Formats: sequence, structure tokens, C-alpha cells
Amino acid sequence: MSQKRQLLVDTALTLFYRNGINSIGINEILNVSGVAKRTLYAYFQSKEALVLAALQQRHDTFAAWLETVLTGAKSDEEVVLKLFSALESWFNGGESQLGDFRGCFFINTSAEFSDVNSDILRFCHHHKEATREIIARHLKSADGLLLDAICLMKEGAIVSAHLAGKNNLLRKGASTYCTLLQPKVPSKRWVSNT
Amino acid sequence: MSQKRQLLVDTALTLFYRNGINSIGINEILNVSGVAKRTLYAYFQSKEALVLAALQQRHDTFAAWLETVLTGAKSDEEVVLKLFSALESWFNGGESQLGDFRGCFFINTSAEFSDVNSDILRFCHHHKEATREIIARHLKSADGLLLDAICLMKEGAIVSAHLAGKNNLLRKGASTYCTLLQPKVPSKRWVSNT
DNA sequence: TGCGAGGTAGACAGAGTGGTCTACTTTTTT
DNA sequence: AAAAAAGTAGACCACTCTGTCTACCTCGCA
Repeated sequence: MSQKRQLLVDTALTLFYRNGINSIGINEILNVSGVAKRTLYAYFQSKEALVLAALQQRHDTFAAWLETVLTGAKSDEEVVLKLFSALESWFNGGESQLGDFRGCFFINTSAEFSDVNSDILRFCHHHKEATREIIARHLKSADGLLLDAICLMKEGAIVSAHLAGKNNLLRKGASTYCTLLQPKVPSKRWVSNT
Repeated sequence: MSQKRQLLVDTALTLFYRNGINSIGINEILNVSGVAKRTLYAYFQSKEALVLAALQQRHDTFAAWLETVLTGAKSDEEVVLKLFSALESWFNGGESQLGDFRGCFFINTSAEFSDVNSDILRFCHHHKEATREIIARHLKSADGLLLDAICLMKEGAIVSAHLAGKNNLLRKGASTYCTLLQPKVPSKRWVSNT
């Protein structure tokens, strides 16, 4: 069956996300999961193939989460509000589907690899585009600048929450800023009218 | 003399920034710089000490650059405008002091290490706080939310420009958005009045 | 002329890496 | 009950990693 395969991907994702991909060796994944090395190489051609499977799984999980977060928003303001309060909940460990927060797995991963044409980096780019499109689909207005601005602040919030650490004010301050700001200032005033 | 030491730090910083710290071994730094291994370990106790020296040098360079960028701004709006147009120039390779753009060295580094109490991660946090204070010093208003918002968008812009790659619209769109937005909407309206 | 500081070259140790392979056991299917 | 499929344990290979060590060289200075 593919139970073992799934166990490998789950374990790999957990360890990669927590520690970074280059810091985690195949043997550690095998020790933690309890799976034999032979089995791993029956399912995956190489470590890179396992990394790609972990990225894919994380993307699926994140996309599904984001979809449910944004579903039901009645206005663009509500989209922004829902998004940033969900992000804040994630930063504080309140989104069990996403696990303990340690930044964006794809940003982290792209910091570890330099070959821009590698499958791994291409997948990271793909994730960001796909995420952007999910948000776009939930917005009423087709304003590209609004979409850009939302994505920009989303990335900034994730990175800041990660790098600022737990005992830093920026974390709560910034995300509460996001939630506070939106309902007061209309998005059209806030962004477009070039 | 410390010529060799400086050469080692320069080489290490270049390679670390371009490829990630865990992807670059001591031997590669030695090959590229042409320095002997014995000499490296005469100046640095370990690879970690060399990493810290590279982080320190990058921080000094970046802080000096940011200082000159923000100097002379007459208003908070101008601070924001100067900051984001300088960032955009950096993304496009136009800031020779900072070298070729490959994201934020400190964000990238913090993705590779997981021990929050390590000297390396502590230095990355320190860099972000110091950067924040440089910006704060150049702002007229003491509005913490404005400062948070600027830092948030700054991180978002850096990360997006890095991850989106060269052929992605988000890069220019987002940064030009930053520059376009600011002079039209006053910052006080844009941020505070809780 | 000699000495010492600073540097070079590179062998080496010990641990760890991704990946292959043989031999064996367990589980599932027919 | 027998055969086929799936998995285990771990030795092993070739390589890389950080860090140590010996032996030698090349200057400036006295």
C-alpha cells in the first residue's frame, strides 16, 4: 500500500519544515518514521523527489486551508479581514491543519537552493502564483494593484512573524495592524485610482 | 595582517548569500579566495564564527546603505518614497554596494537554522530590530503602527521580489505600487486614527 | 645573517551524506 | 496452503563535511 509512502512524506515535511531541508538527512527521516531505507527508494527516486512530494503536500494543505478561510466573504474588505486574522491565528499556533508556525515553507526552501531552474525552486514559484490566484478568485474587484498589495502584506506578515520571534512586539503589532486597518479604510481609496 | 581575514569574510559573504550557508563548505571558500585552511582557522574558531563575521559585515553594509538612502527626507511620506524606490533599485541590480539581489541575507539565513537561541539566529533578529530603528529615527511621527506598516511592506517587497523571480509581474507591479501609493495618500489617513 | 611572524599545501581523522544491495520476514492475494 | 508482493535490517560504497596537524616557504627586521 501507500501507507508507508504517506508516512514518509508526512515525516519528511515535518522535519524539513522545522529544520530546513539541507539540515535533514535521509537517515533521520528513516529513523523518525521507522521506515526502511529500501522502502523509501522504492517510492522515491532520490531525496529531491521526496522533497518535491513534501512541497506538493504542503501546497495542497495550504491551498485547502486558504480556500476555507476566504469562503463566504461578502466583500473585498471582508476577504482582507478574514485573510489577516487567519494569518494571525496561524502565527499563534491556532491553525492545527498548518501545524506549528515556522514561516512559509516555500520561502524557507527557496532560501536554500540557488539554481533557479531546478524543479524545487520552480515549485516554490508555482505555489506563490497559485496562492495569488486563490486570493484573486475571492476578490470582487479585478484590481491588480489591490491583489499585489494584499500579497505583499501577506508575505511581509509571514516573514516578520517568523523572524521577529515569539517575544517581539512586531509580531502582534503588525498583524493586529492588518486586522484593524482594513475595516476602517475602504480598499478602493486605499489602493487604486492611479 | 588582516588582509586575508577580510578576503575570507568577503568571499564567504558572497558565496553564502548567493548559495545559502549550508550549501557552501569551508573548502569552497578556501578555493575561491585562495587562502589556506590553516590561515582560516587562525582567524576564525569555526565555520560558525566565519558565518557570524559575514552576517556582521552584511549588516554594516546594509545599515550604511539604508542610512544614506533615508538621509535628507523632509517628511514621513518622503521617507517611505525614498525607501521603496531604493528597494526597487536594489531588486533590479542598481545598488552596487549591496551586490546582486538574492533576497534578504538574514531572512534566508534564518530559514536554514532552527535553534532559536543560536548566535546566528539571534544576530538575524538583531539585524531586523536595528533596521527598524534606523527607519524609526528618520520618521517624524512616533506612530508605531506606521513604523510597523513600513517594515511589513518592506519585508513583503523583498521576499516577493526574490521568490517571484525575474520574469514575474508581481515584482515590478508591487514595488511600483509602493512608490505610486505613497505620495497620493497621506500616511496619517493611511494608517493611524484607531 | 638569522629569526620569527604569517602564510601555504595538503594529508588526515572522524563523522555524516545519498544511494545501492543482499538476505530475510511479514503481509496480502489467489 | 502457496505464491507474490511489500517491507525490514543494515552492511557497504564513494563522496563530502569540518577541523587538526606536519612540514615547508617567504618575507621584514635587527
